[in-house]
Amino acid sequence: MPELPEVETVRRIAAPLVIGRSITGITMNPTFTCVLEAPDGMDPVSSLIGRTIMDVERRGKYLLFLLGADLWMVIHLRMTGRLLVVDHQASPVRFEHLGIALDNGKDLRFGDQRKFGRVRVTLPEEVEALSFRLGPEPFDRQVTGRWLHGALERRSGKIKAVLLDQHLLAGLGNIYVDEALFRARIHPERIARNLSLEEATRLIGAIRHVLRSAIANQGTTFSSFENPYGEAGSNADFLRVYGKGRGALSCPRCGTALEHLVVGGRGTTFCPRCQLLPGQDTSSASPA
DNA sequence: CAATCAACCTGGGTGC
DNA sequence: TGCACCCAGGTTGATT
Repeated sequence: MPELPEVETVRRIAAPLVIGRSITGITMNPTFTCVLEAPDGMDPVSSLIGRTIMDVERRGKYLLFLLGADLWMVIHLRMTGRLLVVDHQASPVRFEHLGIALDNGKDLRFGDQRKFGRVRVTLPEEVEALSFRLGPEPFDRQVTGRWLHGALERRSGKIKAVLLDQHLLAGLGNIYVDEALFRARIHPERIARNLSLEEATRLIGAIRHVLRSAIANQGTTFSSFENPYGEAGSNADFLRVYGKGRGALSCPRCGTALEHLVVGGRGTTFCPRCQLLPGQDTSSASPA
């Protein structure tokens, strides 16, 4: 599931391969006609042809290709999208929807098993609006424990659901929310506004830690994620709770059996001992 | 305004 | 071995 670290991995690898290259052709798989979008009245294919890729940026889980002063291409991988860089002669990648031929004999290929991903050719004001409605990047200087504590003040939902809301903070998904809450020892069903300043500070530190580690490991490949070379990321080997709550696996910190819940409509794994809910009996939480 | 939840998809896994 | 489910989740949009 591409979250911030996976999208950043794609950006870092793709950028040097495509920046400065011009788009010479577009191929679309007729089976998947809905993937390439543009504003009303704009033809996405003719808008792309001849454009030079000036930069590749990331905002939250969105990849932003700058195509001159007045045009962008925005890609969202959603759950199973992949963006690969291959030779122009290479056969279609698995579930290929779209191919973008470049003037150096390489192609950018977009593939998506589940048709949720999107490629949108768009105008600068639309990209500004997109960025405006997203929360800040977790690594922004303004994002401190005090900032998070203030941002959570008006939120009465569960902390896990609030962290999945891209309007609050951009880039977190199910994997890294579970990992960060575990690291910060905060129960996923805690009411957001009840977190103390100390807890919010711990949480933002944990978020940054899990994201930084995952980027260093080139992302988590749980099922389908691949970088633009078609390689898996290694971060799945370092996950401490995500995906481990259904097999009677134990907490890597205290050995208690991990538990599985649905929070915010998403599968959630946590340690019931390390991540206590206030009001729960804490007398059994003696050191392991 | 904020919270909740269904809908969108389909390969892979499970249970019988 | 076959088959009918069920599950995974990022985002949007409807509803409360």
